Amino acid sequence: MRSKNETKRSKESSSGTLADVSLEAVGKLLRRCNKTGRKKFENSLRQCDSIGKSESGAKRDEEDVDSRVRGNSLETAGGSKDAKKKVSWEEKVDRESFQCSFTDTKEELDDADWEDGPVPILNSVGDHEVTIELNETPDSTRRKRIRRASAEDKELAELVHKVHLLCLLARGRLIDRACDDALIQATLLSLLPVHLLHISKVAKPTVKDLRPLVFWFQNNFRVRSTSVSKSFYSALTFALETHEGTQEEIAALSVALFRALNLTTRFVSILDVASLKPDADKTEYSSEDASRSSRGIFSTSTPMVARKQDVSVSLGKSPSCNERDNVCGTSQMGSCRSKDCHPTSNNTPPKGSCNAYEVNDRMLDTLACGAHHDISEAVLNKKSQGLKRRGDLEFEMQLKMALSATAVPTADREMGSGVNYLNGNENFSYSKRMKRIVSEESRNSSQSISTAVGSRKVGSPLYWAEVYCKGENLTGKWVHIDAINAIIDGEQNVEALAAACKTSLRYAVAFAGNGAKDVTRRYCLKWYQIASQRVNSIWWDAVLAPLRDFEVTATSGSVHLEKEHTGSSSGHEQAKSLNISDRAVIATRNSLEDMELETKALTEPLPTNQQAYKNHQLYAIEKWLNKDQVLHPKGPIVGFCSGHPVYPRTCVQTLKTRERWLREGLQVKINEHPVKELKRSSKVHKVQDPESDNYVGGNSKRTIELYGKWQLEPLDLPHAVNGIVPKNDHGNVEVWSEKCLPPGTMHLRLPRVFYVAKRLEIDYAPAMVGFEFKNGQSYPVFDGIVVCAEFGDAIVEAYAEEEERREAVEKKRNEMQAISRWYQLLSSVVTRQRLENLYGDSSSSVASVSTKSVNGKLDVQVDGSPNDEQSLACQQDVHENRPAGPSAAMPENHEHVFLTENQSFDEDNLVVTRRCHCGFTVQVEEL
DNA sequence: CTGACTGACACACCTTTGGGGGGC
DNA sequence: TGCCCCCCTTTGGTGTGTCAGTCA
Repeated sequence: MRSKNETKRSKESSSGTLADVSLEAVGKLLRRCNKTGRKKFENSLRQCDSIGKSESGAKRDEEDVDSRVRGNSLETAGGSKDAKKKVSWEEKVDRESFQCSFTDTKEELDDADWEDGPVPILNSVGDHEVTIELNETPDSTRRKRIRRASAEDKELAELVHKVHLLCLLARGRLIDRACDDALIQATLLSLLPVHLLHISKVAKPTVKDLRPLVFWFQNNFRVRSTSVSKSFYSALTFALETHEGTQEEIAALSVALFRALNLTTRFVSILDVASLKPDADKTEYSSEDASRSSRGIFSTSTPMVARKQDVSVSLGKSPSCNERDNVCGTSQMGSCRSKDCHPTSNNTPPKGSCNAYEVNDRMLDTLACGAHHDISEAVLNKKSQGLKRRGDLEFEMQLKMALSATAVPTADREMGSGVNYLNGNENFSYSKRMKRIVSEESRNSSQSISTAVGSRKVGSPLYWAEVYCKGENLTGKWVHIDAINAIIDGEQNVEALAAACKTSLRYAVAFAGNGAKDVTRRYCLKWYQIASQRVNSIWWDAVLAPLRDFEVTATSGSVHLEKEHTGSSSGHEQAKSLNISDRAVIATRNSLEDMELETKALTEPLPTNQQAYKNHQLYAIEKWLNKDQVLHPKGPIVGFCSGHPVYPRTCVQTLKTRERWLREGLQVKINEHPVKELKRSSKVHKVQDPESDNYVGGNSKRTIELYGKWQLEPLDLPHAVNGIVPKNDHGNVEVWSEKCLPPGTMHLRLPRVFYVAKRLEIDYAPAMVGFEFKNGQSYPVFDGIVVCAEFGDAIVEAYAEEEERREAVEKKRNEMQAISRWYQLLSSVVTRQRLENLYGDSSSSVASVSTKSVNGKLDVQVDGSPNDEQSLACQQDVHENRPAGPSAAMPENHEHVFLTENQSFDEDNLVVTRRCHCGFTVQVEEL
């Protein structure tokens, strides 16, 4: 259950890497999330308990509940029969309804109506275990309430989404930095055949130039299911050494190779973050193992930390249990280069190959490759016969779909174009591979491939490269290169492929030079589908803004590199030597890409379903407009959807009432009629017309009149004349903004300024700046005054004087108050001393000591600090505690003197004891 | 299977110009 | 006596977004 997974995660995340720190941070969030759920769960259980108690009297405490919630071993039998009953009851409940998924349990418990049906549980007799039948009845399904996500859930989901995004951004930068590593790049270059090195000298590389390189790469590097090291850099070097790595590592190697060849390259990653909507992920995986559902957000996406054990263990159970760790799915199917499949491959087997990963790889390769299709079929058949779980069936379909999505478009394009991309000495036959894939595809199709999308995110394209090909188009172009699957310039297929693998292409981010840029628009054809799944664009832009600068700088540096081909000079020197024309090129390149992405955004195809138009950024259907929206002008019609004309969103105008426009400093033109009239609510009727019996439909309006922007003109308020501020019916001025001020007046937002205006006998009006809604009523909120502009300076000047005077008075008052309080304090000190002398001492004789009330003068020094002694002379009745002997000798009007050397300080009680030589002591608490 | 439609639910927004009593 | 400040009490209707279910 949850706690076990958490423990496991915390154990794994002990290395302190960025990923681990991120994981931990997100873990906290999740714990907070689960805590909320747990509270409800506990409440539900308590309700449960109360039922149990009422019927059996079994005693349970909260710890019991906690122990159950934590999924620890169930409470063992107590000594009594009741206790035993309780255990069986719990076991049964655990089995029946609290199975596996904590969140599911919470849902069920929340939804259960505990009051309606008392569960006949604990009324059995004897030692027999009690069985609870929780059969679904038609009533229960009818009464089943759907728990909707609350605002808190949504906020939490958004928080998780943002944290996850930041983590993945950081991860992307980490990979990008590793791709710049000189050693890795040099190693890659050393592996590259000589004939492929020429590409670094091509001034304007094109897609055609890159093809041999990409296929050489794909032929020499294969995808493995899991990473072997926690450090990405070491994992990358290991992948380089073994020619095997995760999808992420292989993609990174391809980027490093392109960069080594002086190609301007970005590492692109789909940030497959946790959903912005609460419970969306849970729903998505509802059919999967419950253990997986509680694994946290990182399980749905790019693994931040390799989970070796998860893989090996999960594979034992099901070949599909680890979605992203077994990421080789499609990729390996697409590339399909296990040694069995490719005897001609020059892959070197990984060191220490006899391990879990090797087994995983082999299993998945076996599953994926046509050569072993029978085996996979047998495995799948066995599974479907044995378990018949929906998730397994879906996974089976998923594999097929992913395969088709990867293979077919590439095959079509490559075969259709008839380009022979291979050099003569390449012994790998791409067409053969494609044939095999296609043949497998046909076999699969015979098994009634359902288009139902599965629940597994296996094999989705998550990482690729973007190479800037100056030879493409006239101006150059960023070209998508998926070296893992040898897909070049296939940007239009990425979305479909990802969708087939249940990965939503919400964020595609390109990394370069330690920076990043959102390039989702390039790969997303249906923006309207993902727009609502993305985080607030203002926040996202703010996050990316500094990273974009880095990215621009990095890709601009490469411009110079391409131009000059000065391989010997360092990047830094090159950057320094950038001249103005280069910068122009850079600006053009960046702006061109921005334009390209913007154009894509503006040329989105029309959605085919009506609901998509509801919040579509570009198009609108009249039917789906809000009540305060109209089409103006009503045209042009850009298309039709289900018979409804589609208009550009720019035609949609928002209407407002006169009063609302007034707040924006606009007023409705004379003779303009309302565009739309809405019915007022009944409550407004009452407010406006409390004596409804007398209502004759006169001035009071039963409709809300709405006006459009085109019916407005700038506000024309009455001018201030002869120093008189024009006021409204309520005797004030509504100051919603500066535009609402009558001409010739000014707003003075100063506290108590009205007093000054009144004193100077200047006309003013309270400035009403808004309303406060309390007790079902709204009250105006005032802030400062509105006066004629000519009196502004005079008032401000007088106000300053007034404030000075007021502050002086205030200061004097404070001082007086301080003196008064000191007096009170010292009085109480003296009183306390007197009482202590009277009653405080332990010996009874003290009480009998004769005390003498004198009207003495007390000089008390109070230590603020040793150097700053404050003395106060207080006339005070003092009860002195005189020791029997010397006191008698003291004169009647003795004046106590407390010398510093005679005082002592009690550190525990912070009490200073001062002593007069006469024996009189006074205790003062240190403040 | 998809999309249109409907009902239910959660939540945000809108509403829009006090009055009495006590202290100073 | 007049002014100022605090406290009283704590809406509810409507629109919108979202989701699930049903039906064509």
